[in-house]
Amino acid sequence: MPDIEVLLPDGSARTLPEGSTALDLAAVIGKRLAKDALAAEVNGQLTDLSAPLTAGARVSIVTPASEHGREVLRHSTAHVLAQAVTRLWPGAHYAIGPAIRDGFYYDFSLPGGDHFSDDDLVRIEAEMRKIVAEDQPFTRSEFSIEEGLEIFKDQPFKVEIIKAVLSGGTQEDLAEAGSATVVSTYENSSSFRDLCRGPHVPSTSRLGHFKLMRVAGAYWRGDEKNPQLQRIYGTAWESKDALAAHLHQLAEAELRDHRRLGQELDLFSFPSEIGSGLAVFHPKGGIMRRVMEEYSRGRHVAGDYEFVYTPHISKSELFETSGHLEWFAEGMYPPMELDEGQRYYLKPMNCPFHVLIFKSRQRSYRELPLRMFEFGSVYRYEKSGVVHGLTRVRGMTQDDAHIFCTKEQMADELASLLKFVLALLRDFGLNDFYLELSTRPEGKAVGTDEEWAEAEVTLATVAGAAGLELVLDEGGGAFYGPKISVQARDAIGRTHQMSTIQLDFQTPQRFDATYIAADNARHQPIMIHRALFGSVERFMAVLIEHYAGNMPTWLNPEQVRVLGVRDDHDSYAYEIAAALRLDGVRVQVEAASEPLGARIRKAKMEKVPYILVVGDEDVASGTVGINARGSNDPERGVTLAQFREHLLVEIAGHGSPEAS
RNA sequence: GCCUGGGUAGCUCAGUCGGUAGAGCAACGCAUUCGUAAUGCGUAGGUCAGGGGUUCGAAUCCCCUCCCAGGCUCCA
Repeated sequence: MPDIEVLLPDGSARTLPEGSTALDLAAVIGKRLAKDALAAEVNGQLTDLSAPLTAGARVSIVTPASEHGREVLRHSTAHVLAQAVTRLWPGAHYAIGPAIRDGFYYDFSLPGGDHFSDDDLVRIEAEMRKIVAEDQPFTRSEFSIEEGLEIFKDQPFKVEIIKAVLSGGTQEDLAEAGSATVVSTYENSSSFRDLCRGPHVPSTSRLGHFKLMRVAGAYWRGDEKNPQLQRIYGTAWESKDALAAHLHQLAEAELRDHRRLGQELDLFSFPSEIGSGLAVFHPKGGIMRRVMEEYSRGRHVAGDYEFVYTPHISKSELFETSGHLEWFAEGMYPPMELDEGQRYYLKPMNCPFHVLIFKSRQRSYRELPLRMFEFGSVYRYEKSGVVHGLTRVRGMTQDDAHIFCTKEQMADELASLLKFVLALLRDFGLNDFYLELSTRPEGKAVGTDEEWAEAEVTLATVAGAAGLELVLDEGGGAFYGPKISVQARDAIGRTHQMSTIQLDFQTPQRFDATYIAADNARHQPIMIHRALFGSVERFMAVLIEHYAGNMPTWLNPEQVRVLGVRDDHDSYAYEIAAALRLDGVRVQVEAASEPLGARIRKAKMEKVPYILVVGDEDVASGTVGINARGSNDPERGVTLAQFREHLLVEIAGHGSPEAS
């Protein structure tokens, strides 16, 4: 038999008998590799281990503890899930079941419109473990379209996918079906076969470190108008340890959930009497918010912004002119009828109001760029299922500004704005950013193609010049213009949309806002919408999660707590507190009615940056004992002056006790 | 808005088969005076989210509304 030569990732070559598979190759390289192998990557394409290799192919063996390996085993686990469901619910229709970040899902439609319950997950998972124990091979076959339609005649979703692929098909469909001419399937047993491009692990016995997480509804093909399917989410990993680590990470993320911390630290709440998505800020959350807002105001003063104030409601005419009632009505609260049929709306955005301020008198080009800033509270009628803590609310305050400038000024203004944004975010301790460019929303936009193209090009250029990673978000813009949003990665690697910068040629036109230029003629200004926090509420939520509630000292509601060892030290504790308070430090004393240990524990749980403990020695020598947040190693005998110096430097530098 | 699961003391949660409610922490009172993450004893605290229904009897079963969680769709 003639031999073929294949290339390995390290550049070396191996000679194998013709017809050898990737598994044969793995076996030649090493026993251990053959045992670990899940799939292969041949010329950049993932394939089954059983696929015969061709001469000259570049081959790497895919093992479980790799990105591809996890993807393959997650996808295979999804098949096992589908098989388990069809065993437990004969006649169930299965739709699609891809691997996703950290796991997989599969969508089903159960006979008689049945739904999964949480208890069903336990049964399904048990059935899946049986299938794993049965050591079923994943056997690939290829069929013609006609054969495929025949095989899956009882599975309407599969039929739809095959037909969709025939007429072009989406990426998603192709991933399921294979290609436009061949239908590939995987058979685990005579009773279960799924339409799939693969690849899969050789056998179900290679799976097992998985856990079903939850059931959810999901629309077929992600379209609200389609019937809703029953989706089961699961997570799957290459080893018991990896699964445990993932579950541990989820638990950790839960500990820094801002909704939980908001409750524990007494920052804010959502009284149900007020309504869904409407927050109240408690005194401690109020301090945090006030400090954020005051800092932002200062930066905006320095950035040459003017401060304006506008009402929360307006007659419908304003939103007719702005286009909100035409394009954004479903995001707005229904109107209230006043004064003989006059309809008033709660404002969903501040821009129309700011345009009216611009228009309140004649404007000269000498005034441009004109930057109007407002902490503007807006209300949006979010669908009931989408409100989420402070990050998705129905009432929020935007640190909103609108910049009116000439076309010539636009690019410079955007570039300096981007710098301004990033500097502000860094001041709050966020350092890891990328940019997203959102373009014209299909069928939901005003303005001409030329205007949109120009706006998009300008934004792309500015974003590119910023030297940050740029991701395209096709069709994600607002109805009046494209936007750049700054995405920040937090301490545990999640990304959050923070600032948005939108370019708008439409609104000035719709309002007929003009300025007199040097040529003595009227010109239309460009409008730049921008919010740096996005909303104050969301920004606070992101910071709380980023810091896991351990806010930098300048933002922490209480910065120092002074504890006397015995109650005869209390008066000294109050003296210390009074001295620090003169410097604007937020400091409290807790009198010695409880044991010291208990009071320290309480202060630690409240995440107070500095606990000062004062006893006999301190009273005698004018010192304090410092127990800093994040430290288990208190420092004794520090003079008040030394502590004060350290604290004020840290506050001014936006530092945290953990960092020093 | 849709799907699934929830809502019991300030918080976290238990409450069996339908027989009128319980713990820990917190709060309050008294005692304790203590050098770095829980001192002891005691007291009080509930329209079981709200409304309607079934029943001799409902936290428990049914219906409606509100609110929450995780998804889908949508979005700052």
